[in-house]
Amino acid sequence: MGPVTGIEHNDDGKLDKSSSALPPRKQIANPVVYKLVRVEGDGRLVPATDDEVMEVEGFLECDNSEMRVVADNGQSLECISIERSSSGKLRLECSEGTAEADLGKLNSKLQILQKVKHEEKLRLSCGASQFSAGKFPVMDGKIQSDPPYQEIPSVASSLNCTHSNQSGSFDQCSRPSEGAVESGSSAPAVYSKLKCDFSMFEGEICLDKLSIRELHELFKVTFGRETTVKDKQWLRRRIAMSLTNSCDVSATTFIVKNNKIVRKCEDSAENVNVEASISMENMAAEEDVNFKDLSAAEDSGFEDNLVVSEIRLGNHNMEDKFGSEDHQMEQRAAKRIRKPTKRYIEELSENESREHHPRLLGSNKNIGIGYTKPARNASSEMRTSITRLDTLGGSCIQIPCVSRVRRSCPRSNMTSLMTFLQTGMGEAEKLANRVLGEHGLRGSNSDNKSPDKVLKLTSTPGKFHQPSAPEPGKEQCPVKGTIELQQELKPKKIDTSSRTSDDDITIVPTAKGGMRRKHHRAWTLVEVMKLVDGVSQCGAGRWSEIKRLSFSSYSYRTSVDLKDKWRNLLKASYAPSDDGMNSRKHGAIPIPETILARVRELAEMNLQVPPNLSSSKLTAGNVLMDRSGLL
DNA sequence: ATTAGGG
DNA sequence: CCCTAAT
Repeated sequence: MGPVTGIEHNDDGKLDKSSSALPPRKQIANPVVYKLVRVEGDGRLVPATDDEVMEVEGFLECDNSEMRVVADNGQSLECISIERSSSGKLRLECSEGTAEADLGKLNSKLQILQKVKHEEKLRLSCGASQFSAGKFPVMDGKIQSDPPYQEIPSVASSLNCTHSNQSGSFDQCSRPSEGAVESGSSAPAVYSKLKCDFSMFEGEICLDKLSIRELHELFKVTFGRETTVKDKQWLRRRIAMSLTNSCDVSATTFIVKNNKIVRKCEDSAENVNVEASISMENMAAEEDVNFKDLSAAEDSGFEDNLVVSEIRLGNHNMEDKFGSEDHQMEQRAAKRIRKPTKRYIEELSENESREHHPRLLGSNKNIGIGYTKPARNASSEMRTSITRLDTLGGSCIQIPCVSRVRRSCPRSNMTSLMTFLQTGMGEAEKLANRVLGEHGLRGSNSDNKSPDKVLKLTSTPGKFHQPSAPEPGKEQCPVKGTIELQQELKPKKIDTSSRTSDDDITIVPTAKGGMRRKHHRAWTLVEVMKLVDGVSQCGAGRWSEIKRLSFSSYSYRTSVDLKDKWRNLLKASYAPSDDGMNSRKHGAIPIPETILARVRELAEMNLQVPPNLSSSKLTAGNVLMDRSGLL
């Protein structure tokens, strides 16, 4: 059946879909990676933000019966054409409920698709505007040209698949086990194929006419593995089952979490969220589910076909540092790690709260998907992230955790965040905001509150100069000069010790029942010295300035932090310097007397010349004196 | 947005 | 450190 096999039209290599035809063994399973993208004003594709994903999700949920998601133009085309040829009528029926598309519709769709196909790059085709809710401005294949609706979440849940050009890299797709197979279904592509090839009636799939070989192929596409079984009956059953299951899924709604689409079993007794990751990496099982979902979506007869072709990496203005390969990797990674946005969290919470506890929280906050700098988000944000299974509220959930090399502030809280997200959405939101805000602060981009899906990832150049240490989080290593390092080492191991605790972020309950994150980052001697210096130069109270001057490199020290630290220093300096030992508090950084002395002096000085901040000269003079005296 | 203070 | 009030 030549039908479905390989869709090569996308010659550009990036080929989206490919799932195609009988790929060699395991490969087949995962050659496809779905990616959510949105169409930019100029027609570019940029990674969809979580928000956008949410939008899509909304569609899925709301306009379930109206939308049809097609994995890929090629596919859909294939599918459609096939459909026509075979049955003349597209039948999408599932055991429960059927969605029948008439030829007319199909034809129009086909046209659109074809058009899209030609355009190749872009490609979002929202089929017809069937959005009953009207909430979504629909545009036909040409969305890009429709400015009016542009800003709207013209995100399509584009399911586009990337061919796994990197052979081997996709082994993960290999089939997990039989069990998974049972419930899982095949990739959309496959599904389409199946659909095309076989007509289903009343939930029954007629595979009878197929030859054993065909069955084998079908099996392969369906389950992603080959089979040696010669028993046609068995094969048929097996395949049919899979297909049927797929149909069942359609009844459910989707939840997009992170980069995953999760099927929510609304009222199913099993409060288990089946999740499917859009990009399958190593989760074969997930993959299954995912496909299932997708296919289900298709089944449910989504009117709109959102077709998007792979985004070309080249289009993004990425940092030079990333090679194209890396880039791809990044992208892939990105998919898995995308963090939840505020809105995402909100909605999620809402939805979830209505149901059961099971919550899936994205571990990453979505930072950056900027329309302007699309690529970035993937690369800069994504780190290795994995999900771990946790039990929350009695349910099994997957908590994505980010195992970043650098355990510094920003993202570290996510885990905890999720943990308590469960408590209440109000809190959650708050926290989310906080997190985002913090991140923004540290990272210099604070778009947290931006409801719009435009999150800029623009990291301030100044802050992240060092690629290796993207974040000062580690402990100012990046900017720290050698001198500083020396100093640091000399004084005490502080730095080291502090680093140990660098990621110590704890969540403490607040009176209101809310949670807040407490991020503790021990002050290093160097920092203290800098602070003192800064104070001596700018005067106490001018923290923002000191921050600018002396701590520009330490993104995590805010002016408030400086202030607090100074306060503490003052306290310390006045307090009886313990038994000759400057060191106070065990773990705390022992502040050398010299520094305390300086602090004291500065303090006194400040007292004498209180808020005279006006006289910068004076201050300067004092400073000089002060310093000279001290030094 | 910064500061100052309280917790 | 975080939070909030006051600028």
